[in-house]
Amino acid sequence: MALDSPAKAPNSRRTILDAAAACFARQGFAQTSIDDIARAIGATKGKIYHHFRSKGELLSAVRKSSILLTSAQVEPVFLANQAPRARFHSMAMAHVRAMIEQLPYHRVVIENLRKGDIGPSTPHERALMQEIRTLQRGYEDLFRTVITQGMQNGAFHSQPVSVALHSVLMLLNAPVFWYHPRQGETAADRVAIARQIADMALAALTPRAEPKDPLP
Amino acid sequence: MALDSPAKAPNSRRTILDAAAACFARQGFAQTSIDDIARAIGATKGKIYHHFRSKGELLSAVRKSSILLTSAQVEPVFLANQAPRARFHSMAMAHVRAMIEQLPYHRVVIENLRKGDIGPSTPHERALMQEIRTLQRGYEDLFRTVITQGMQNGAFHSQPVSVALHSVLMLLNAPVFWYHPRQGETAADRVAIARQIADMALAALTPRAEPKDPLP
DNA sequence: CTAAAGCATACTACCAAGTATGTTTTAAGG
DNA sequence: CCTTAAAACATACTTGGTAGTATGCTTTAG
Repeated sequence: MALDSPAKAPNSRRTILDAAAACFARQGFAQTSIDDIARAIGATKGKIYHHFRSKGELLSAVRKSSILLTSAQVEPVFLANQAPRARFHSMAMAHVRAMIEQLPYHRVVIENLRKGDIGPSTPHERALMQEIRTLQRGYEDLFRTVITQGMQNGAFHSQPVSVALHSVLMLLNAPVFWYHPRQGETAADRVAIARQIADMALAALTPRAEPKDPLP
Repeated sequence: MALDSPAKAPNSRRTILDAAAACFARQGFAQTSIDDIARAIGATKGKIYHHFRSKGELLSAVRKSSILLTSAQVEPVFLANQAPRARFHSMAMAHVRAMIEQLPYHRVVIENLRKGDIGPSTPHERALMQEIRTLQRGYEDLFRTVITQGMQNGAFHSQPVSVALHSVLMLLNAPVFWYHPRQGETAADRVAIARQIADMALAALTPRAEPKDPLP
C-alpha cells in the first residue's frame, strides 16, 4: 500500500477536491464544514476522511491543484522560444485564462495565501506546505526570469524586480476577486478579458516615454 | 444616551480596533478569538463586548475604518484640479502609501473582501454592511471618474472601464499581501515603493505605441 | 471466498462566541 | 465631601457547532 502514490487513484479524490474548492470559494474556508462538502457530493464525512486526513490537508490539496493547473497552462508557453515581451504576454494570457476557467480553485488559493505561513499542523502537513511553497516559488520564477531578461534586454523598464513581479502577478490574479461568468458569455469573451488584462500587465512593465497630459 | 454617536467616545474603541486589526492581520479573522484581542490589550471579553455587539461588528468596524483612512488620504488629492494622468498618479501614490502605512487595517479588508456578500447577520449588521458597501462604491468611483475622463481625453487607452478599474485597484492593493517593513527602512523608501507601483498603474492605463521586442 | 478498500453512522471532545451577573470606576448633583 | 446612578469593565457560565474518531456495513478485487 503506497502512502503517497496517486497511482490507482480513482476520481473520488478529484470529485471531493472539486466540491471542496467550490464550497471554499463560495463560503470561505472557515465557514465551510466538512459536512457541507460531503453533502455537496451526496456523501458523508466518512468518504472525505477516508481520502484526506484533515480539513487542512484538503485545503493544501486544493492549493496544490491550483498551482499545477496553472503551471500546466503557462509552462508550455514559457518554454516556447520567444522574445521577452511576446513571451510575457502569452504567459500572462495563459495565466488569466486559467484563473477564470478554474475560478474556484484559484480563488481559494488567493484568499488563503497567508494560511501557509502560520497555523499549527502535523509534521506531515508541514511537509506538504513546504512542497507547495516550492511549487509556488518555481512558478513565480517563470515570470521572474522573463521579467529579468526583459529588463536586461531593454524590452522592459528597469526597476526593482521583486516589487514589479508581485505587482504584476496580483494584477493577473485580480479576476478571482471580481470575475463571474455573464449571461451568454462565450469563450471569445473570456479571451478578450484575458487579452485586456495581459495588455495592461505588459504595459505596466514597458519603458515609458514620459507622456504628458494632453493640453487643453 | 446616543446609540450611534461616537460623540464622547474615548479612545477605548480605537484601542480595541487597533488590536483587532493587528490580530486579524496576523492570524486571520477566523483564527482570532475575542480573547486573543482582549489579551492583546491587557483586558478581557467584557471590555470588548461592551463596545461591540459581536465579532462580525468588530470586523465591520475595521473595514469601515480602513475605507475612511484611505479616503482621507486620497480624496484631497482627487479634489485638487489636475489633468487625468497627473491626478491619477497622485491618487495612486496616496492609496499605496495608505496601504503600507496602516497595513493591518487594509490587509484585513482585502483578505475578507467577500465576507460582506454572505454570512448571516442581525438586521443591525446588515445596515452596517450596506453603509460600508456605499462607502466602498464611493471610493472606487473616485478612480472610476478619473479613468473615464482620461479615456475620453485621450490621456488613457480606451478600454472597458470596469475591468481596467478593478485591475488597477488590485495592483494598488497588492502591497498588503507582500509588504513588510525592512530593517532600517526610511519614509523615503516607502515613498519610492509607492512611486514605483503608481508608475506601473499609470503605465497600465497609458495608450500604447505598439512597442516591439528589440531585434537580436 | 476473503480480505482490504471504500464508505456510512453514531459518538466524543473541544473550542470559542455570546451571556449573565457581579464589581469597579467615573461623573454629576446636593 | 458624600451619595448615587450610569458607564466601564471583570468573572464565571452556558451552549452551539464542528473537527475528528470509532465502529460497523458494503462493495470490489484477487
